[in-house]
Amino acid sequence: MYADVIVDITHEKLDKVFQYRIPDTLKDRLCIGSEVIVSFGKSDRKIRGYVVGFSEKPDYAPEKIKPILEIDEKGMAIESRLVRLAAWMKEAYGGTMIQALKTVLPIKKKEQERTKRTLRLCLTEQEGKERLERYLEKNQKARARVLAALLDSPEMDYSLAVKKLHVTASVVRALEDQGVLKVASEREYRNPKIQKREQNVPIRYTQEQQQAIEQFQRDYLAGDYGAYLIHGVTGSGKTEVYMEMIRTVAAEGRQAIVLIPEIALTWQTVMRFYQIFGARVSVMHSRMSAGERYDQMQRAANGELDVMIGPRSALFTPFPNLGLIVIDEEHENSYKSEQVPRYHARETAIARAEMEHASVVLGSATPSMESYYRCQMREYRLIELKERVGNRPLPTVHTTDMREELAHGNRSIFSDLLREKIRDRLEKGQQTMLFINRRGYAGFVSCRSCGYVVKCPHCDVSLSAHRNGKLICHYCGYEEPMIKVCPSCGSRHVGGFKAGTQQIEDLVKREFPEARVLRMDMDTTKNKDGHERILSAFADGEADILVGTQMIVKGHDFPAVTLVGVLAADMSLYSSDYRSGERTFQLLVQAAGRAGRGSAPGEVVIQTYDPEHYSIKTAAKQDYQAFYREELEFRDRMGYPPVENMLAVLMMGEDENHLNTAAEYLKAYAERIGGDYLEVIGPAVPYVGKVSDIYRKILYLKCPKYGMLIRVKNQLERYIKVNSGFQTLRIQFDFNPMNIF
DNA sequence: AGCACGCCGACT
DNA sequence: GTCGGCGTGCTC
Repeated sequence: MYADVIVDITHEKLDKVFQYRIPDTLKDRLCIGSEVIVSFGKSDRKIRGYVVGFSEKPDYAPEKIKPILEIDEKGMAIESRLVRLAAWMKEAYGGTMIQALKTVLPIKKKEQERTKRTLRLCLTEQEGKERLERYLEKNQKARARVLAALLDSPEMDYSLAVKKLHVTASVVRALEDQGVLKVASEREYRNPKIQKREQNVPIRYTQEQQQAIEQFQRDYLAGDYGAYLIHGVTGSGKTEVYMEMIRTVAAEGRQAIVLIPEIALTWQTVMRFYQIFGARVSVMHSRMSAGERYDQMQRAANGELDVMIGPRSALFTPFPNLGLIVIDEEHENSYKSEQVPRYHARETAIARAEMEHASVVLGSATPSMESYYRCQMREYRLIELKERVGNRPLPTVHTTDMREELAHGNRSIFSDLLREKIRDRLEKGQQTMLFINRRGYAGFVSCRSCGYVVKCPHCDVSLSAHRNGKLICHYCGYEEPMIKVCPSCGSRHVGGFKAGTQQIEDLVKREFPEARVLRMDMDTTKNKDGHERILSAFADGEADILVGTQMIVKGHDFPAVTLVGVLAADMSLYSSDYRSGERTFQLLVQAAGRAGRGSAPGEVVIQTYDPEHYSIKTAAKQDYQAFYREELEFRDRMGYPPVENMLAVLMMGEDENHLNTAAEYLKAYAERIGGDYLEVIGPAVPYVGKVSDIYRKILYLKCPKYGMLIRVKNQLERYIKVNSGFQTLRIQFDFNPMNIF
């Protein structure tokens, strides 16, 4: 029996497991996640490592295998669980153990210092020049290069300098010994200020809220932990329910993690938590430095906190006794990591909760297909909140058919109805939001007369127009020439839909010259706080109309908004992946939820070329169940998740021909091991086929059983490892991908 | 990363 | 020959 130990996660070179013998004295105490001290290298220096697994047979010359020296029991309890979670993630999502550990463990201070190292000259200019001369005389070229560069600029980034000057660490060390330079590692400390404003406003819960809270408490206090999905319409008071649940957990001396999508992390939300939990709450933010994050993680580990709020990465907060993980807006894309391991926070949260005997609560007004499906399968417990707090009515939704508008001779981007309603709002002094749906826009081609969209005959997703004048499918690689007339009605009004926020803003200004217009998109929110500034300007009534992309439909309440216009609702409908229908429904329902948050009732106008599409019809009725039934029927028919499971294998390499043959080999191998249950699609060229001269190919594997797909992944990983042909390629796995490649 | 090893030019 | 600089390769 040998222990697989990881010794250092900061260096790629050590990105592998080392086997160590297990002394009898440690046999019983050693488990996955144990922090151990081992001797390493020829000089037997003592270093720390983590046990990540066990193996029966040695993979290395047995006489060379050293024993584990001791177990470090301090802090083990917390970190060992995280290491175990990392092991689960590596298995479930692929990649190396190091990559998994890096995402799970907080970066230690020491290591963090190292990454921020700078070289600083310790000599005066005079001394330096003399020293440089001497180096040149003695032909010490490497030292001369470093010194010359330092004389030019006395402070340089360590790793940058080493790379640019072509020197190794030994040169720098020698220079440091001679007192020529100093390796400085600076770190600034900033403690996020905490406002404590404890005020106990008695909250009145609706009957539904009360029931949800009681169900959770009953289960939790009985030691019955599990996953819950709260499906609550906008304004049904999900946050209050979360807080009451967290209170229950905190009263038992256990801690809670609250995950929020980055964009929804507003000051308002955070304040609500501060008001109840005071200084025992901490917030993580992507703008925080690594040091700040580390400090907050330390506070959590030391028992100074009850609640951690933050984006995806907050899931790995090292709480000593985790009791609950809340995932708000669980359908959001940002819960899926875009880096290896490409984990989904929802699945990973459930895995962690299971390991630590905690519960998970997912919440959304528009649950993901996955979560609702899991409820139907009785894996999650469903809690429904159907009524809004204060019994506020849902907004009225109108749908306008843009094909008819064109037939009437209305060629503008506004339907007659929307134009009329905007005018009405301007007269009444109420606000309007215009939402341009550009999510997942991938160059689909449609007919403006009849709404026909060109789709792949094999995959039932839209084809994308490419620069080479062809229409191609990003799943299977099918292609056909670009159309000139509509195959359905023969109209010549075919083409890609192109409209930026800038153009829309101009059109709005031309149509309504008296209106004050604000625009919010990538351009206007580029600088720091741009996002927040525009939103608060609009909230203060500094504009009548806010034009923007999907970022305007999240967070923030605007009580004076009584009209929401959705331009091009179809845009996301025809992005070329299987989640387009779901995404469209979610966006439309959320956009509609922006209208009528104040006392005046709200109205919504959805403009579309396809009013009969179920995503649009069900969104207009705000009928989640109806949408779910239709969408599930489609997923089932086509074998897409959540009914079946999909694994994307992304292959990248510099040599296109080599990449292509490798992709074919991998496909053949997958087909061989997969048998009848595995469907292999592709290889296809992804939407972005080349990134900085690295070519990309993608293979999709479909299989009803998730577990089998993981086994296939493991076999592929092994196959890739032993066949030298894959050595020059980078290959990543993505289970049930959120974004199309 | 950190350490030993071995190659190679420079100097006694 | 020997010494020291500097790149290389290995670490269970």
